[in-house]
Amino acid sequence: MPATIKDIAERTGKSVTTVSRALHGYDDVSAQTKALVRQVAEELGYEPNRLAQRLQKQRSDTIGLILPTFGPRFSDPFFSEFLAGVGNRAARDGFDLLVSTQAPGPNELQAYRRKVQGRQVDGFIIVRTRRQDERIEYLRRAKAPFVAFGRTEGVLDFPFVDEDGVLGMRLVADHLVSLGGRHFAYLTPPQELMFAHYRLEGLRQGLLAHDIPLRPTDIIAGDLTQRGGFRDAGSLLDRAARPQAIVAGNDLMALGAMSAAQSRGLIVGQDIAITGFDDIPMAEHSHPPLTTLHQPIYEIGAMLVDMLLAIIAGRVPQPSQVLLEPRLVVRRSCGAA
Amino acid sequence: MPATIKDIAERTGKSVTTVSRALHGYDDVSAQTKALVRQVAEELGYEPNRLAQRLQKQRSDTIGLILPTFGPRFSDPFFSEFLAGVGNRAARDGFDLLVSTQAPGPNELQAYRRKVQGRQVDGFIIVRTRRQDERIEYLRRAKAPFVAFGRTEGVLDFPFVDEDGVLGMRLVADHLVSLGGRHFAYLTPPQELMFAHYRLEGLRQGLLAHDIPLRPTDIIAGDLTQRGGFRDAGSLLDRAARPQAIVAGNDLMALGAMSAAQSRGLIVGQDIAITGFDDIPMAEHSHPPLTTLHQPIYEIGAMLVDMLLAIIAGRVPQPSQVLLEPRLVVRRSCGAA
DNA sequence: CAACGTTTCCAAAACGTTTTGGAAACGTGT
DNA sequence: ACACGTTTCCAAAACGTTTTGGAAACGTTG
Repeated sequence: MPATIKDIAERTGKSVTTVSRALHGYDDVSAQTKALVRQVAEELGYEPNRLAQRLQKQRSDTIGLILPTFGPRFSDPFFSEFLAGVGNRAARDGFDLLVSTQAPGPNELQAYRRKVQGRQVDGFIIVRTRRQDERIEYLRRAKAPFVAFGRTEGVLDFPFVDEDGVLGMRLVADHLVSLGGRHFAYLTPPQELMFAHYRLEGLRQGLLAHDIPLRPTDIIAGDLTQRGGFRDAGSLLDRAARPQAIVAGNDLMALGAMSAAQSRGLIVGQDIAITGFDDIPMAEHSHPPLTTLHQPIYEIGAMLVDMLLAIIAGRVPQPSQVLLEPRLVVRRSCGAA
Repeated sequence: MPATIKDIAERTGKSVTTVSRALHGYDDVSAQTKALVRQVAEELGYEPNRLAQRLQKQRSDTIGLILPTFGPRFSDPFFSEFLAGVGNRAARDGFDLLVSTQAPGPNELQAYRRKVQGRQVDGFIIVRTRRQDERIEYLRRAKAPFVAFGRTEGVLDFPFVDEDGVLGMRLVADHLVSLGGRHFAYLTPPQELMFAHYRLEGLRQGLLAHDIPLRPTDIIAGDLTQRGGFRDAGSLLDRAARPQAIVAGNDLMALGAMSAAQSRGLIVGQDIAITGFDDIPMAEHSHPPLTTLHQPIYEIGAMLVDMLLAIIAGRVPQPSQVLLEPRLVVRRSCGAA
């Protein structure tokens, strides 16, 4: 049975009001009383009951993050680093992080609704935005504080951090073309994800600038996993007209594609070029190391928390919309180095 | 301003008591009133205020998980899958998951204390147990519900799930010796981690059974990361007497070691054998695929939640101590297949 | 000495919910 | 008409905290 303010009040002979105010350092409490109260609190090992504090203050000091797990499994090095960024920054400012897992679908909105209306969280971080994102529409309607990692289609009147996928993929296209590539294939993440759209668009634009079209048959829709990349790249590689380069929409798929190429006896970076997106730690140490686009995922997490806390505090985040330029990291998988 | 029970009471002309009981389906409320209350609740979009519920019930319906981030960065595919297992199972039973990040150190215990005594969580899942684990000692003293992923030294009087690291590494040793290896090196995780201890001990035992000693110079202490594995394996490989096999304490270090070997022109699985531990998704699709020990990390997470919820509910978890046998997954990195 | 300002304290209300311990209303059997 | 059981309802207390609006005690000033 943990000690309460009441216990301290009894032990000190003061009222709960005075104890509360003493602990918070209000100056309508004498220095002597303050010292006494603090000493007794220490003795009793007092910790304020957060549930009571929260009910009283009508604030949960908690931010919500719902991981969009596709399927029961979910293994993404990208997210663990993102989570670290979010968690560390939130902790620094005394906020808790409520993490849920919820696949997109009919129950998804309810999960958000319950947490917002049930006052479980003061705000949300939305990840993996979709082209039409009902989560964002809901939060906007409910006037609940939120920030998004990624953009959506339509009016961008909400705070977000995103990487410029179009620019990133144009860099990739330029680089691969400069190495002599003419026939490309693209492993795209699920097309309802907004970043998938940007990345495809960027690649298309980048190639078109060199008069190289990206044909529908050269685009394969994957699922962001290594296994998926392995499978889909395999089917590409088994075609009569093998592409000279496989551009993947994220690093995991790219690593899977590398594996598929290698298991067919191809030398990656020589017989075929492969690139990714994200620059997860794995990309640096794969064999060969993966050419990819770097985004500072840890910092993005931290930045989103800063923005969200500003909104929760009733301020306007500065800046409130951030578009980061991904940096092309050229490694050996594309045959350059 | 979300609707409260009071609002429903006013709209229906009933008391808050009746509304509360109607919503919970108590049978001292007439069917008619129940229907009315539910309809109005629906109309108003009523969601119970969890903060109030929690204060009243003295339960937070939340379980805590503190990720031991070493350094600011933290990228571990192992944990994201573990998190999915924990999160999904907790959500199934209506529990929230409070995730924090906290490096081991002087502030660590305070983080646990605050959440336990502040009633923020009903129980904890401890991960990456250490040989002497003050977190466990504290939670035991505080009589707070907890379960651990891993064991500790001393009396094992707490509920845990762990893999049998000794057995696992003996399997590895047997296998590598059967392939003709005589000179081994081991990349160990930080030795204060209990699983590092078991794994080293298992390897030692396994080799000793074949009269092969593991000399202190053949053991290098790493940090669980791919980068660390790359660096440490590199220093091993640059020695005059190069080991025939590098056994790594986890998959990430093993992948780093593979990269180090390959960057020195060695063919992994032929010039040198490399093995890991964990069987992360990456292991299957690395090149060559990594021989490793499989542990069902998603299920472990789910199992731990089941056990913890039992304890929170005042029951005794069945079983309360689980030791899983890791399965040796032989792939090409050790030269067998 | 009265009026006033300071310092220090506290009772009570409030946050939104659940539970306790009745009580009113109604029918049923005598 | 009465006693009794059922059904249906509700006022009040409680969870632990913070805040509001004083009030008491004391010193200072006119």
